[in-house]
Amino acid sequence: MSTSNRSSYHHGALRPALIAAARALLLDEGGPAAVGLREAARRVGVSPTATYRHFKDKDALLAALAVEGFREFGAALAASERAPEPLTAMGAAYVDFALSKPGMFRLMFSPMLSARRDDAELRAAANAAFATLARGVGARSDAPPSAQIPAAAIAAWSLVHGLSHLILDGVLPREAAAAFKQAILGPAKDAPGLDFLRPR
Amino acid sequence: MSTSNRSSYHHGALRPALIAAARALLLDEGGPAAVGLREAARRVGVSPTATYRHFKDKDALLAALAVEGFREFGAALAASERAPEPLTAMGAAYVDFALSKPGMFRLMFSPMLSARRDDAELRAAANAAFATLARGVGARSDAPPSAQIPAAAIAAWSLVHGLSHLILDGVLPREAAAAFKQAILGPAKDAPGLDFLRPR
DNA sequence: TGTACATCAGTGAACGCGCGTTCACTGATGTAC
DNA sequence: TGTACATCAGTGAACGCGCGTTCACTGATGTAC
Repeated sequence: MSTSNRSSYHHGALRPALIAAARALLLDEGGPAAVGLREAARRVGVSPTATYRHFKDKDALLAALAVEGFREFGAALAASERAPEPLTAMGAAYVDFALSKPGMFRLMFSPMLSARRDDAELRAAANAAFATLARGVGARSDAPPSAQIPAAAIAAWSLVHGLSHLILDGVLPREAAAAFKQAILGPAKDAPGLDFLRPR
Repeated sequence: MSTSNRSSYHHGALRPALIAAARALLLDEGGPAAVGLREAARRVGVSPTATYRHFKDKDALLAALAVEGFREFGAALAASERAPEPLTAMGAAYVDFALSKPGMFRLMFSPMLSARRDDAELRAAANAAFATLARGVGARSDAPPSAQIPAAAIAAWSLVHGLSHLILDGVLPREAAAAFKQAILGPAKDAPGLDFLRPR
């Protein structure tokens, strides 16, 4: 009852089970702070110590989670590349991801992770996702050739990133944001236009 | 030596002293999580219990801090209203605030605070700051009359908010961001333009 | 096919830590007469 | 001007909590001969 349903001494697939449990903690409540080694172990029905067989420390578990997150994120962005309007579709996908997996989104962009630049797997997953994002901007016919990372790309990124955060943090109501998303990122029509952003 | 430099039993101005200490914790390290009642009391040289004379609980201290933050934030935004290009100046002020007071910025937009909507002082301070922000957008000669909160305003807000976060979280390097800020928010000239954001 | 033994994957108890909060208290201040 | 007393602003010890991590260990698995 208080133990898990595994019958043998050896779990068999503890690492993925721990990741899954940690992921549930991440999604249920708010953010990386809600994830704990002990709590994850408890949910799997294993002693806290067993964790260290599979992860060097807590940060390693968090990093493994983030790798999963970046892969899913990258996949979602890549899927939108095939849409008729890749850039706007990608923007919508970005915000959707953030809203549907808030904890994961927060983890992926938490400063803790950028302190972990030496983690090859993590770096690869993050870079792949960001490359797709960059491609989304570059794919536009009238985009500038390929200089550095263009200011326009940063602007687009900032826009969807900021919108995601403002909604997640409860500053902007979800509905108003959905309406905005539709107006700005949706299918043309009577969009309000964003020229005002451009210094005259 | 291990005690503070106050000589009397009564501190005299413990509340502001605690706020100042908590603020230092907020700014020194990263975010609201770094702030603790005990640690703040320790820094002031007072017993942990004394805190409860002035704050109902930890959240009340955090809220008091956020009130200060929103007032300073609002003041910074308001100051930029007098600039020749209010909107762009305000955007720059927004990002500058975030970059110079990261912990405060994070606290102000932490979900914890939006759970505290019943705090009148906090709500007033936040509303005042956001009203200035809205005014910044409305002040533009070619802005739409005054319908609801226009999508354009949300876009502008999202842009500066997202840029702030991406830099703070170490995703975008500080320099690249400064360059971007100059290009987008700076004084006209050869700005790259943001038309691409507009669905055609 | 059976046995010896190395290796692997867990356990259980304990560590020290810092936290928020409550309790009964005491020293200092200020006010009424 | 002096005294009694209420109120205020602190103290100090203790509570229970959950955490990450280390230690010496034991049960299970797999491999060599």
